[in-house]
Amino acid sequence: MKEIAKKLGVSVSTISRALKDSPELHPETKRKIVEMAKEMNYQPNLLAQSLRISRSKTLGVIVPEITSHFFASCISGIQDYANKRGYNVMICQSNESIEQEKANIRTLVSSQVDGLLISLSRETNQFDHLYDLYNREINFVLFDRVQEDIPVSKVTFNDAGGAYQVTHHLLEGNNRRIVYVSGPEDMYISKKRKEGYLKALAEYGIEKDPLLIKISDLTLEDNVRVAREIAEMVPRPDAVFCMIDPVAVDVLTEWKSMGIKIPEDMALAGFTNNPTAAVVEPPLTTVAQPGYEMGKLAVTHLLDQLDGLASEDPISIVLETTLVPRKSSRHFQEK
Amino acid sequence: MKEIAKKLGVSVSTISRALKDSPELHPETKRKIVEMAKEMNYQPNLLAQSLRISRSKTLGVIVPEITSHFFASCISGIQDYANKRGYNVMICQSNESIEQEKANIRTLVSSQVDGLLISLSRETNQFDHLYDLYNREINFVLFDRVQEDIPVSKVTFNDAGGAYQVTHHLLEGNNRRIVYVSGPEDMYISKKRKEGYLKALAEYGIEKDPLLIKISDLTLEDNVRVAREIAEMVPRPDAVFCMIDPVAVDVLTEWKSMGIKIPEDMALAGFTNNPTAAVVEPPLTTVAQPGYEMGKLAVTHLLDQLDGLASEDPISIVLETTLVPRKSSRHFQEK
DNA sequence: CTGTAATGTGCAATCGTCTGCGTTGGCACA
DNA sequence: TGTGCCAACGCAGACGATTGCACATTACAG
Repeated sequence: MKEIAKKLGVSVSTISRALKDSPELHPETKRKIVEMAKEMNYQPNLLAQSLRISRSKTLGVIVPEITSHFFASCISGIQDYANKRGYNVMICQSNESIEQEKANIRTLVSSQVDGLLISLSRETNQFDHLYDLYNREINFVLFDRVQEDIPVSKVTFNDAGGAYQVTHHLLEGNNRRIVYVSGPEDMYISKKRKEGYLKALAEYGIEKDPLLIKISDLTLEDNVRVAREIAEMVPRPDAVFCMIDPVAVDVLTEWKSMGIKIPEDMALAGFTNNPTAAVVEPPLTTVAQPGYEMGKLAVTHLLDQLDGLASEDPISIVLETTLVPRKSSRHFQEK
Repeated sequence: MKEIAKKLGVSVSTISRALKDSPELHPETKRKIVEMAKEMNYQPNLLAQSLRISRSKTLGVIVPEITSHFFASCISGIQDYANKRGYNVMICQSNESIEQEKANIRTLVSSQVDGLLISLSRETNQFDHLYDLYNREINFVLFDRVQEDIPVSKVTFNDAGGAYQVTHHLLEGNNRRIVYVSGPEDMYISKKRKEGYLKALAEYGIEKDPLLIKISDLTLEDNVRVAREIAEMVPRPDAVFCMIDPVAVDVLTEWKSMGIKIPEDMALAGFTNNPTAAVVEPPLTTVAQPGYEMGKLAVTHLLDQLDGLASEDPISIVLETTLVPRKSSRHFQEK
């Protein structure tokens, strides 16, 4: 702007007004300035603008890991809808570490983001950093991996509902002894999906059997361990429902190498509908979670809050999931 | 800072110096200020800092799509190594559109990023926007999908080498009529991988046969079309090498539904080593490209340039790929 | 020919942080 | 008492864009 001003012999204020199309400027001056600006390829310094108005038009996003297809979809939705409303997005990954999560929050806040979208790390079982944000009146929305008690808006899936659907589906296939492979117990989705699993069992008059609930730390090794333990159970279970697809894929791979046939020997189901679920052999029954949609809703609500379009009161948006029945559960026991 | 200054009855400059640990301050004053800053949970405004020093300590990244596992890995590497050196990262996706790519560049430049890491969209066949960056002396590095003529640093895979490896592997399996399924012809990787494919054929004294080079626009429909065309060729080819895994997976799925056996009827290979490649049935032979590593190298070089640790002259870093032989190519023709 | 309004521009302050230079006060020494 | 020096801190300007207010110029009415 300074350079344009010097070249045209006017003040910087005039330049600013011309580019803002202020009505109190001489049309001729305005024309010259706009022309010159284009010629010199002037691009406003967003930093300076943000500093002045104390709004950066930037949102911060924290996800456990970008390489997960589900979170990548969320990010994609967030990006698209943030851009549509003139916002930029800074993305961080916590790598499933609470310390990294805290560090991410610090840098994003320092960067003056106008709001945050957070999906909690696997490790996060203590929430001071979130309450801290809340007390400092920094806008944020939790999605997918949320903490229920914090009075902020949340976007989740009906995880219990999805787990109910898939368990119900397995029960209809005449499976009775159904294993639930859970992730770490304090994860939100571990709990919710267990709820749905148990509810479906209850409806069929099946009592909860603690032996049929397995816990994996979600690493490949632990998934394999669980797969073997299940295979060696006597009597062998009829079906297995894994909390997330990657676990189911690891189980499937291990079973295949052990010579166990799916779905003939045991039925199998996952959750999330990762791209891999469709292409493994046999294709994996799972529950679809529209990640892009989740990102879209989360960011839209956050922006509505920022722009005063939504009420201040936190809301909870619950997305429905869809059962995707595939061959891995096409297994009708005759009893 | 202003609030701290008021509470302690000193000037803002003193606060600034205390927090910068300036030696010309009374230790006692310094102690008090640091204490108070911690108590009030002071966090510096990075916008203001950036404005002052005209460096935002932020990098911009543009990838065709975040949901691709390969690009997600790159981003992950970029993130990790940028953070290690005190930089933040703003990520954009071009959605394979040149217009979106240009728009992304504009906003990132306006946001005063210190440098850019760009992987070109599928559509990008004209490069004014890149030359423009170059002329404005904005630092950027191209990775994976690059344009060769621009005098900036690039990080690529030895795409020709990888294609050579996989084609050679197929030839060793005694396949002779090998189809190459390419993406759009002006894509960098389409060309490079074709080079490697042809080189391997040449070494075996096989002449280039235009009929054996198929072009897909990489959509599911077009991949299916290509799969069918190949299946109906007379005589049927021995093997197919697809430019990227997703194409190979689509071909595989289509062939399976047509009753074609892999690798018995035809061998198949892809490129990239996507997670899906390992779990399809049969597992897909492919070429591994370490995306995380690529991101790491690209960002490290960019930061070295920015910090004056690397010479100004553009360099080209070429990463080697690794053949991942799997069952889909385990096919030894007896002729 | 003067007063007044309308029109078009410039000045200066602001956002939060940083830093060169100047100021203040205290002390030692001549 | 005067001079010089040093430690400790404040002032002011800068980064770039914006905007209320003041100012200058002109036109026009009285």
